[in-house]
Amino acid sequence: MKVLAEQPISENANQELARFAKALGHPTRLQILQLLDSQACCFTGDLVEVIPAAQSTISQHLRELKNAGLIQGEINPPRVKYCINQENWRKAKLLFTAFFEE
Amino acid sequence: MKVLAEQPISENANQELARFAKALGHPTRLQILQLLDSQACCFTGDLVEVIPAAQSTISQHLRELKNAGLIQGEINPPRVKYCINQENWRKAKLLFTAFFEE
DNA sequence: ATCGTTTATCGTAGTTTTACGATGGAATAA
DNA sequence: TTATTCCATCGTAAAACTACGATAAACGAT
Repeated sequence: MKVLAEQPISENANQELARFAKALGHPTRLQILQLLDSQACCFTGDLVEVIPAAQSTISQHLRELKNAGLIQGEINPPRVKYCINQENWRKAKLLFTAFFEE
Repeated sequence: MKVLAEQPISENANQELARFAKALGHPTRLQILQLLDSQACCFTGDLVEVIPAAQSTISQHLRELKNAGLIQGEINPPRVKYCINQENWRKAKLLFTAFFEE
């Protein structure tokens, strides 16, 4: 009898690490993460004031970071507050650390 | 009198980190780096045997890793031996570590 | 000089990324 | 209701990425 879950629950570690790395592969996204992590800015508008790019561009970068699982947003009308996704942040840190220490 | 090097010797840390991260942003390139770092493979041909992609594709990935400074190749006719660029590897590790610990 | 091996590069096609202005949607305030 | 604010998404254009087969370049061997 065949066992379920022939494809693992968590994707291949390399794929996951690549996904995180790709999300980190743009200076603006690094800056966003730094700002969020420092708690200096959490609302989109704050980021728009600090980062030299159009509001729509920053929103796009936020979406990519969200798709990669590195951040999460909570609605706080009429604003949206973004925060680091601590669980995945930790996971990314572990993956990068393991990668560089292998 | 103007001081030379108005643009810093080393580029902005975020730009450099983004460049490294972007290079790491593909599973095949991660695999190449792992293979090189484990010393299991050093010649392009060895990589081609292990990695499921065309020779030209792998060569392209090697070039990107080289452009990012993460690897270097030395000619060993008729082959080319690739190795981790230890200096930049260390630099990347430091940048990533600093990034995740800020 | 010719051949075979190894690897880089070219040419190409499809996909993805990046950036911007413009528009739309949600929620509060008036 | 209407206006305002905040943010996401749409539409679009340029650039970059990804992959492949085909070709070229470098070099040793014959």
